[in-house]
Amino acid sequence: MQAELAPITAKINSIYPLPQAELQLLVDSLERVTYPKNQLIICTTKVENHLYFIAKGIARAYCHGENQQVTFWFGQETDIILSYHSYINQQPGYENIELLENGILYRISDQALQALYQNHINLANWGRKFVEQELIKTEERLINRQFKSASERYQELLAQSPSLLKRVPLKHIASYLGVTQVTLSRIRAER
Amino acid sequence: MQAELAPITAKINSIYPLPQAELQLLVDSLERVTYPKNQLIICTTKVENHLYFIAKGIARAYCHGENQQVTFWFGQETDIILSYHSYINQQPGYENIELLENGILYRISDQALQALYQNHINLANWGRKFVEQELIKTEERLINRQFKSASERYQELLAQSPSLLKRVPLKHIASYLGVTQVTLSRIRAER
DNA sequence: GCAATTATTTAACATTTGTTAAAGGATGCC
DNA sequence: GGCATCCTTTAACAAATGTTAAATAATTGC
Repeated sequence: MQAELAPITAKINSIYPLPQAELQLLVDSLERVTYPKNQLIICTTKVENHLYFIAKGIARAYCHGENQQVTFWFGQETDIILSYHSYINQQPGYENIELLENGILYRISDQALQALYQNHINLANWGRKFVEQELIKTEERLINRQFKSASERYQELLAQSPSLLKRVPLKHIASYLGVTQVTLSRIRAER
Repeated sequence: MQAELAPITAKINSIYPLPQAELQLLVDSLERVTYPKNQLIICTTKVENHLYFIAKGIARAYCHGENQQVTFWFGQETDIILSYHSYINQQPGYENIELLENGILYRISDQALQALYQNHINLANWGRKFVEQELIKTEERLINRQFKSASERYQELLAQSPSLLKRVPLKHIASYLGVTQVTLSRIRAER
């Protein structure tokens, strides 16, 4: 279904423009899969060996603590789902990634992806560029935790990703912002 | 001075093993530079166009807020100094990186590095792998801020990088851990 | 070696955030 | 449509951390 893939290929090219041939290699390796809401895409108990593009749906990554879950990532349409820890170390990771809505995903196996990286320099550089962008985003969030109050972080998220607030339960948003749900409720009650 | 470079080449290979020829290309591109303590290696006002390996010394990356500095990274021997934001976006970044001791660095210009990435697939994959590892470390720190108390984070840092505590003023450590210096003093006074 | 600066600790108090519990809303399932 | 479940808010109190300021300790520059 080409229409579904168009936003994803556009996203791929926006990360790092690929020659048509190499873009095609990547796209041809994609397999369409659908999962219901609440499906665990990646879990801590096994090595995950796919990278997923989200064509439709919303996902969250979280860790399990003693008596809490920490949500540290959200992905929406055209975002990439990847358990870095599991994928990079080839060991079961610390994170779970679940769908919060019924989803349509396109995936490529780690084996196929690695083969592309090993044999096509533009794809290798695409992979590098993708991770670089993820790193910047993560670093900015880490820094923001220190610079900005929980209230400011909420207002920013609201401004940057209003759709997220509409699609995701507030308890996950609270965790993502690094506060408890009670604190988030207080923030939302301000003014 | 080959002895100085040995730990750095070992580190390079530990990130992603490189064929001798490509390792040599990278090493041959390195230029030895020395800077005194307190030298700003990377600053927010200009685009930085080098990647540095630390042969000797210790560095910290920080951002400027209204009335505070936030330290978010430390690098020691064999670590790589890179302003992701500046380097990736080719715009002045948000971070300053300074030496906390007199330092010996080996650097490669961004131009040369990009040329290596464009022409040598193993170097492109090396660059990808390096960023992946940085991403995992950053992600873990973000998650730990939520899972663990300031005291636990301090104890962990003490266990993982005892040398850091000896070489770096506590005010920077406090900032790195995400607390004020007063709080860190309290933590250290426990027991 | 001394003065000046910088780093660290301590104290008192203010503020923020967490914890627990309960109540009210919303949603989904049959 | 109604029951059960989950989500969200609110309240009261506890704990952690921030703020300000002062005292001490360590370091640096001359």
